[in-house]
Amino acid sequence: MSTALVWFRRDLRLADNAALRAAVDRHDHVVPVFVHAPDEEGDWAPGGASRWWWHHALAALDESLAAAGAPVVLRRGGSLVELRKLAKTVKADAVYWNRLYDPLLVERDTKIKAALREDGVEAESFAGHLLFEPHQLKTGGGGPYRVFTPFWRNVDQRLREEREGGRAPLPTVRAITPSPLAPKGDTLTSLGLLPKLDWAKRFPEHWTPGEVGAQGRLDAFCRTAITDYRKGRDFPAIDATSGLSPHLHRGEISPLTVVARVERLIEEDRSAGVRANAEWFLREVGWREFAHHLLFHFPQTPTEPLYEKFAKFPWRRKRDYAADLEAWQRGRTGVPIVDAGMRQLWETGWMHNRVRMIVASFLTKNLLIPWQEGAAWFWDTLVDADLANNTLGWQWVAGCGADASPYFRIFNAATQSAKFDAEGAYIRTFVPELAKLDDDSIHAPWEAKPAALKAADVALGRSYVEPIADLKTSRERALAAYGETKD
DNA sequence: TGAAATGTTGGGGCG
DNA sequence: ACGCCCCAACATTTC
Repeated sequence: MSTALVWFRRDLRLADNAALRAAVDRHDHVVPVFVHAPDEEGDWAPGGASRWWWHHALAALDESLAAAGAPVVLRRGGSLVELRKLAKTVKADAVYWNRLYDPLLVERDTKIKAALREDGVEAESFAGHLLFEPHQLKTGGGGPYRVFTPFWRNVDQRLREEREGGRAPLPTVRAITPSPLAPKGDTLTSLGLLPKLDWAKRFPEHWTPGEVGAQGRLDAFCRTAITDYRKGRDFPAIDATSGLSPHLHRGEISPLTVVARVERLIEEDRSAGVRANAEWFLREVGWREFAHHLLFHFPQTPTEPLYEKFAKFPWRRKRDYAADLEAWQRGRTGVPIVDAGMRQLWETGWMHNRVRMIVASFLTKNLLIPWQEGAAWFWDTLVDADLANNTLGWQWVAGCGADASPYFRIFNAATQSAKFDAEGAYIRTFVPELAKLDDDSIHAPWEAKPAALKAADVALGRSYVEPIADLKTSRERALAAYGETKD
């Protein structure tokens, strides 16, 4: 009789799970295990909002695994120590897991694989967190891609080829034979993932962590929102995005499953409208892929700009920007679209992508605060915080990363607001003190006529703050700063 | 997956 | 009828 451990990490699913599949197919007994070892991720241990999600996602995973026959054994401590202990307890012959690509985890997993093999335990890792392994995709010159469009052309092409070759998501594991030796694990509560203050109490109105929730999101998105994706995704008051990012981060659904489902949709409904929208959505899955490949090839980028010339960029100093940073974090900048975004983040653990770009441009360019500060705040407050995506996104906005927004591309937050939230519906939702302002005044209340402010019960400096930066002069300051960096 | 400045064009008002 | 100016609307350039 043989036994395998399946070490769950960011692959909290029973569908299209290569490691779990292999364990069930090759061994008599299977013991699922999850080790909570935040120290092993260094500065990038899950933040507050993310831990809330982890708690509920692990509860959901346990429920699904138990229904299939073998509940998950939860442990906290060092991954290798706990895996070794458990392997001994259940007399495991093998440990299987699905690979991750964050620099510290690659290093850790390599050591663990070697150590387990020294113990005489079979250790094997599988692919599944990405569409392709990072080393599989190279430019004509043999190096990693730094530009999205050629990267995506390659990915898109290979997806087609492999699909014709029969590549498809693996079937869901429905029955797992448990080990009679499987111990009881730690309790979920003892992992201490939930926030002490009940800051996340409204998150459940917005999210259903776990594989069932992920599949539900994908289904709902494919039934309705995707038909308006390409245009609708830019408007924060419209519910046109998939909402899959926090699920994808933890592997509650695999990217291949998402791609296969959307490709099926394109085939079933051959109308040009569906195709254009669906293909645009697939590009966004491509950006996720791009971000992960970049992080693998450039492991220093979570803290360092990809392009070295930005190392000496003249950011303001912490003691000078500390108050502005806090105003930004709390949604009290006096720029309505920025404050709406930052408050949506705080209240729901998520922010619409268009608004992420606006608040990030405001922080890095109008306030000249280092992008790493923004990345750190997002890390702690986003339920979809993901090292690869977060790093790419911030370096993109700051102008120092791969395929970045050029340094002179500075969003005018008020113009963006008027363009993408014309009726102010998004602002009114998250900045209620401005709700009564008319559509013309709500994007830049500092320019509104006194009568308009009065009619809406808005008193600048009292009921709503004056803007902490002048959009015109701060833009000029940023242009001058970036000019210094140029070559 | 910008914004602002600058350049060009063409219709209409007007003397 | 004609030239002149204004200025929106659009296009191009620059940051």
